[in-house]
Amino acid sequence: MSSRKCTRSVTIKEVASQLGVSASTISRALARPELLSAETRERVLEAVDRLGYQPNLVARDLRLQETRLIYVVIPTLSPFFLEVFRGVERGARETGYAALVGHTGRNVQREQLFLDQVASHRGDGVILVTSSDPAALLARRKRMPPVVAALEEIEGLPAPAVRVDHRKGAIDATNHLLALGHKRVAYIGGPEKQVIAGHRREGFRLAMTQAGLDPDAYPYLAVDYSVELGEQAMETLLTFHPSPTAVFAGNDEIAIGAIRAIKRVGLQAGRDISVIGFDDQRLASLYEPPLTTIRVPTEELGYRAILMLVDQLQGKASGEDIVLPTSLVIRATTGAPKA
Amino acid sequence: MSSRKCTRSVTIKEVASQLGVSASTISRALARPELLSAETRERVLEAVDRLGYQPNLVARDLRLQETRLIYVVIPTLSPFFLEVFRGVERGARETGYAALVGHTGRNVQREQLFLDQVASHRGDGVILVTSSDPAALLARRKRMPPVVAALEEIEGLPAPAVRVDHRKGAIDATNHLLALGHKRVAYIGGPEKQVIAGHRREGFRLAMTQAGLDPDAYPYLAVDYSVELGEQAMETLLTFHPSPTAVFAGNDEIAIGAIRAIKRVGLQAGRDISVIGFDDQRLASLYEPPLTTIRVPTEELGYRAILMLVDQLQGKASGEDIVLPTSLVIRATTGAPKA
DNA sequence: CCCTGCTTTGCAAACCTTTGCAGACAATTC
DNA sequence: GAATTGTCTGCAAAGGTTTGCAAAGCAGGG
Repeated sequence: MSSRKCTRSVTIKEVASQLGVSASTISRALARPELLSAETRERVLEAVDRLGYQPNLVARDLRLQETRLIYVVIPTLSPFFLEVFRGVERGARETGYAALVGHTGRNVQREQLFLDQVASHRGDGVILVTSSDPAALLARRKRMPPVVAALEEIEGLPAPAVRVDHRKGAIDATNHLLALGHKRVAYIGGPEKQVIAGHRREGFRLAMTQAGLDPDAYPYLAVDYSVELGEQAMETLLTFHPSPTAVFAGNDEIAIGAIRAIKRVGLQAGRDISVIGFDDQRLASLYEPPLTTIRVPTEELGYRAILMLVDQLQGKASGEDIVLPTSLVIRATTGAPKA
Repeated sequence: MSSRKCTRSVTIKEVASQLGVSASTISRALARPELLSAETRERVLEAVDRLGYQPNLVARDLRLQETRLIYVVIPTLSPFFLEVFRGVERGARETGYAALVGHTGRNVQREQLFLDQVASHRGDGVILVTSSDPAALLARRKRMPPVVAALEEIEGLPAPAVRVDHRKGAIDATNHLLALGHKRVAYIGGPEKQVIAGHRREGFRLAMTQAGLDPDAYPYLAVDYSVELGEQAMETLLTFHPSPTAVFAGNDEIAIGAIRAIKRVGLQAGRDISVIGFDDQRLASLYEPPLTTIRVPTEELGYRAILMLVDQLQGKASGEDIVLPTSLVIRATTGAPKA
């Protein structure tokens, strides 16, 4: 197993002394080859190849004060955020950066950890996809690395955002249900403290009030974004008399949970009770029945976020937020209420 | 917007000169506080806090030749790999490392990119979750960073693996179908060149042959791991006469695609045609009907992988592969063939 | 033959830490 | 009072690059 052992990597000095030139020459052969005579260049490149020399990136980072590395910090490893990341990656490739994912599990300490990493120059910038606790993020922090918020602005954080108008999306969703003729509409929301969840709820309340309906006819159930919890919440709602004829769920996973609960009591989503989700995750179109939802342009969100971050890194930041449009995707889980 | 500007971060020297002590003292106050007198320690820590000093990690990495950072390289940002990553993260936390995700999209160049990053000391080690092209990975490479393979050993790579026995899992799956009485069984496989897909297919063929059945009664359809492609493959199989009474799919997503195709022609999975998947992804239990499948202990896989990697980094590598067991999870999509 | 300017290369500083070694000083012991 | 021990702090080197500046070598023009 001796081949398994990791040989110490060869340094620029070793290559240099092998050839009897200085380290600068090696460095230039790789970075600015046009500065060298054709002959030296040849010799150096040959030796580099032969010895398998790879510059020590840590040393280079230290010297150049730049890594061309972007951290993408996400709360959950869910398909939803992966879509966002896909967009980031595309933009990163185009601009010569590499992107790495940091996962926080909605834990502020871990969020801090990744910000620290970048503040300490292990990366050039951060794309922060929702913060669980913006206040805590800012509190103990003297120096802020370059940050762009994706999906939602982060309150109090002096960072530009690429986001969607969650409030408007929620209004559209609610209006869709109202237009179908529903009067008894309930909302199952995302985690109570989350900014996004807040905005979505606001939209719901606004649309209901505007239509002359009471947004608080049913209790406000705030659950985490999961199928299981959505299912439980819907069970609760079904115990009411009269029970709602339509439900607006804080995201697609909650919506699917709700549909499961509806199925379990022998009813059918879309016919007996309408359900609308949010995000248009992959799951939404795959599910049976396919879910009516509000589409969020996740991939685009990530793409625009990294472009904005790179602009900022290169000093041409506009500082303006970008707001992308959401759209209503009507599938099979919404319909007119039963007479 | 002046607050948005990124102030240059404060260095150890600046703190030192502020206090009229040497840089060493600052460094020690943070790393080995017991070496300092109580008074100096106090003063230093106060100043560190006041100035918001954070050590430059790049400089430290260079000095210590260690980052305590692990790269987890995965081919696809699918929920499946995220499960693996979850395990890695748990192990990382326990051992004082941090884990970052690198995503390759099955692109060998990007795989190289991340290996290079670690070979160049931006990370201490790599957990490689399947490689699309192991040969290419080794070809131009003089120095290999510490690597542990997860999910499947990587052919030719001198790295230990934490894996499952895909062949045995496939045998179990096939035998389950055979035990139910099926004779006309088809296999829809994963990407042709993938090692894992190969092993699973092998298992299928072995079990069929052992039962005296022809594994090639239906053509071998190799498709990428996606619902859409699984659906297409199943459509093809349904054109055969007689068509198969049971299908073993290379993974859960393909299986769900197959079920969709079955539904579309008015049949019911489990009653008319049996379908079994592989992996036991979250989707499998959530789907309607819930999917019979082979469970792969994904989270555990990641957990054991990082522990093994950390052992290796600390020089107590055993070099032995770890093989975790798979198990058959019977849900609703398999049953006896119709008379 | 000298001066100028160009090409090619090397020197050395800088990036920011950490740590072995040694020095300074105080306290203890004989 | 001298020697010894121990505690605390500073000096300087090392880690591997990149790059501004300067020097060397050479050609060409006067």
